[in-house]
Amino acid sequence: MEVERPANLAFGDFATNLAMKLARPLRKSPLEIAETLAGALRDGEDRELFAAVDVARPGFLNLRVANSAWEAVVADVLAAPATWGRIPTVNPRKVNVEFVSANPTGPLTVGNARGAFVGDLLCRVLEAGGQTVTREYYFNDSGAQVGHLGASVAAVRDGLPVPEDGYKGAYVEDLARELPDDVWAAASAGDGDPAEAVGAWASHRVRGMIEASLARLGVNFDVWKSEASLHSEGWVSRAVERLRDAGQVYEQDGALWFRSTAFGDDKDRVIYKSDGRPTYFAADIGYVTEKFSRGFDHLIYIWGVDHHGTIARNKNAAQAMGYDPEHYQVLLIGWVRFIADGLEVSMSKRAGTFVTLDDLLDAVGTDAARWYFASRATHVEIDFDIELAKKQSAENPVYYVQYAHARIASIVRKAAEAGIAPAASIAGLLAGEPELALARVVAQLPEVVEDAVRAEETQGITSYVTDLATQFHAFYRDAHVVDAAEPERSSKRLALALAAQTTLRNALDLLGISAPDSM
RNA sequence: GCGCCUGUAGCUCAGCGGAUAGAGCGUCGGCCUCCGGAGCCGAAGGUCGCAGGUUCGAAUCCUGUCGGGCGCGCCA
Repeated sequence: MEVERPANLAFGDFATNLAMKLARPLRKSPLEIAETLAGALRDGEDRELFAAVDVARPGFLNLRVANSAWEAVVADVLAAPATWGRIPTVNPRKVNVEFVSANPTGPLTVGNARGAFVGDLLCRVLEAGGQTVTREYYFNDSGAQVGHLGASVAAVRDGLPVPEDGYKGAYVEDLARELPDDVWAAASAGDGDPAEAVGAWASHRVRGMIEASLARLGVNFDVWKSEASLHSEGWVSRAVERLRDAGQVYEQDGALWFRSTAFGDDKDRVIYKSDGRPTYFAADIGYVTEKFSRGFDHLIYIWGVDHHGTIARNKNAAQAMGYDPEHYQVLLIGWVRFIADGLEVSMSKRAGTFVTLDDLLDAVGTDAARWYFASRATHVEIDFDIELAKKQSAENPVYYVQYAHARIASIVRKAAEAGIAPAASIAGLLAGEPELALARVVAQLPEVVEDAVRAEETQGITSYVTDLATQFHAFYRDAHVVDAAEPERSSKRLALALAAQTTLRNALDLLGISAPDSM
């Protein structure tokens, strides 16, 4: 059975289908059951919470909340604005969320942007639900890709063409120019390939650029984990031993395999190749043991859909190593097709054809970009028309919401000038229709947050906050707040406006979006 | 071929078992002597890809089918 908010307010504030669900087991008509339930509520100890309890065909039980109950909620908001919207912790777990994790071989692209926003949004929502969250970035600064980057930078420095398998973006030229002479001299002097030393310098440099871009988004990672450390600190070999102890590895053709098929995978997976070198998967399983050793109850990975084929082997390995596979969770983010001039823009760092995350922020702004990704389901693919986004950024719904917030701030200023202070209680105010409509929406925030936490999605928050802004604008139109002739009513309306402002601010904060006092 | 995701208004997307299917943008028409017009009011626009099924009730669940995307390496 469910309690829900009916699409049509005429049916009430809440509705339940309980009677219809009970009809079959009780072998009674839904209407009959609903009447019984309605009677119990009308005479129950909480009866003063309801203004009306009605029964509707084919068996809905509709509840209308008493104005005094809404007024009490508004008073609660004003009494503790900072915590309004936080919900009781249902699942007090310690969660590790790994996202972005782009290797430091070039600046973050708009392709990485969605992962950055979605990951941060998820963390914020989990935190609102009382969970302890660690934001983690996994990178490899010692592999073949970094070697290619070093070779590319070294080639440019030497005035030679970039190698076939190198990186061709303009940033490579910047790196070659910025490469310090002493680093370059030391790299060239050795017997070996200068690419490695140059690559180490370059990837460190690139990582700094990445951190700066992420900071600009308001995304700050708690832990930066290098793939090399998983090997050097023995996590990979320990993981392999756990699998070996469980009897789930074997050697074949000179390689070491994980028996993933024993857990339903299509095929077994190689951990160590026949040349003795580890696969990417080897590092993955080492990382799982490393993460759980830090005391996390739950691991979340945010990956692009193109990695979905690797979920099974990792989950299976976690299970084989003795962890609960339910605590190894992958959230897939849908493909983003970036369109410019009607054509898809390729996002190749190698070819140097990509749009950077910084370009995106320059074009549309952080708040608009956050809103854009927050308002879409994470797993669906989306088309992002860059030209359209630029054109529409000025009309982005986020500004509509921020405008409502700024407008309230302006009213608050006006009220202060007129010597009106907000009332602690708004008793009686909701007899007015515009006031009641606003209060009803304000009171909804905790439910919206709870839904977001449960769904691990944020679209509900963006649509709620849009609705709240609309309700405020209607209130603004119909109920003049600052009125020297009606000081008592003014201070109550001001209190309600403040509650709406707090609600807007807290909801926007949940999305990492600013709530300006003027625009 | 197999697996996963997806198809809702002109465009971009919400809704994912309930009572007349929503928003933004776009289009058309109104509203500034009055707390910020980045606003408000109204109109046009949809057989929710298609066909079956389950249910008191389906855009929502199941099956099939058509279209789109992604993945099926001892790559990362």
